[in-house]
Amino acid sequence: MASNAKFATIASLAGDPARAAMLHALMDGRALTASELARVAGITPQTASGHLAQLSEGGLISVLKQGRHRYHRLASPTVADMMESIMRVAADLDTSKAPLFTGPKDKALRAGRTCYDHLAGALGVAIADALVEGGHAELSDETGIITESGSTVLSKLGIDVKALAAPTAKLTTKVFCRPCLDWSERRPHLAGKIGAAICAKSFENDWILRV
Amino acid sequence: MASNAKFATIASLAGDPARAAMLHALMDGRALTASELARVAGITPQTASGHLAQLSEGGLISVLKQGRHRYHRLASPTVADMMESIMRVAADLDTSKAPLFTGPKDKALRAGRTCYDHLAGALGVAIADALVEGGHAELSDETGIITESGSTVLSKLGIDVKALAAPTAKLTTKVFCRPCLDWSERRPHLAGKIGAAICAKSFENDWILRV
DNA sequence: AAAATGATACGGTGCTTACCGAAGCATCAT
DNA sequence: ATGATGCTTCGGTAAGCACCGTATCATTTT
Repeated sequence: MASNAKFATIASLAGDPARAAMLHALMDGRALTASELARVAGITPQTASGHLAQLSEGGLISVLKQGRHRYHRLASPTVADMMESIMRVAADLDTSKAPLFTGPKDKALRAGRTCYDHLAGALGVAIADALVEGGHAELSDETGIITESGSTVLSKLGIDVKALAAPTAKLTTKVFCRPCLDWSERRPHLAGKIGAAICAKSFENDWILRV
Repeated sequence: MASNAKFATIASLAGDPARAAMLHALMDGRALTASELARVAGITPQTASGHLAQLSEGGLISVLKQGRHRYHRLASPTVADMMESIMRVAADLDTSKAPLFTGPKDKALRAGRTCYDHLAGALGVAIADALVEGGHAELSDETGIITESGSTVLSKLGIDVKALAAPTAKLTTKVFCRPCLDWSERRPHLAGKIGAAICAKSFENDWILRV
């Protein structure tokens, strides 16, 4: 079984503390330079360079060289999804064991953050809740849809819900969205194309700002 | 950030080839003994014992001692989900690079297998396709629902769709299901509670058999 | 009781790999 | 050009860890 080797390689790449820190930093979907990543990982640039080469070789990140900088980003949403699911397992464990200390930094992360391409944390959950409350969306543990009224509301924000769903579904009254179980709030929020669109619009209109 | 350390630990546990093979073997949801797992990993029992202790300590598997045997199984669906998402990344990569040799064993795995608690592979995809074809389900890349007619069809098989959805949704006409992008077929199939229920019924009625 | 089986604990070996210092290449500024 | 900045390559060190052989513990069988 050749795929097993690939599996181990991927997991192993994510398993090193330094590389994990880098990937973690890239989770918000931005592209960072090698030195920035070295700093967040707490290692020297030359060590970071080696790690980044491995991650790139392993296909977890993609590199864009621009001038004397090299911008690194997660290779695909699939990778971000993988990271999320590992984080979920990790969160499962330390809540069941230790009551998990929350520093001020963690608190800020809990309040609001981006999860690769969509909004997460308390903010993301609140938006999801509001949509459900107003009958604009229906969510379950496993999946969800945007209702007709939700489609109208979102179109006022400049998000063409039906266009986002077009390539796959021939449905006109319902549009699917993907809920993403938040690792800190442990409640679902909006991910997938819809979630990404909402996030993109929010940045576009300066409703939210990166810190 | 303490959660980062946990993350690295988890990923690292899955990153060793021997442990990866064991986890892989446990993906179908069964509980295996230490020696069986040693065999599939191609290592001696004493080495396997060490690995299993680590996996258990790390919370990825749970152990049930029964007589002189020790049965090991994945700790939770969350862990299975994580495994799947890593496999998805791994599959993404080697299809884009090498055309991936498929031995006879791989072929059998592609035809049909269980993915922790639901049916996957070509079989799982075919079932999903059939349900969509008959208007019993609607799937997109991100999510899906069981229609009213699908609910009727499944109830004839002894699956109470609405009961499965009850705890979370107050919807009576629609029941959500979770699609799971298959790593070999690269097409969605039915996972979540519905998928698990179909799988369970299939075993119960001897429509399918483990090999 | 004694032998056999499944699983774990211990000690030692060897490979792998993260890490940093120093040096080498690019690119940009002056 | 010259210096500065960002990043990578090379060499050597040190630590971690998978692996197995042997021994021990627990449970079942004869």
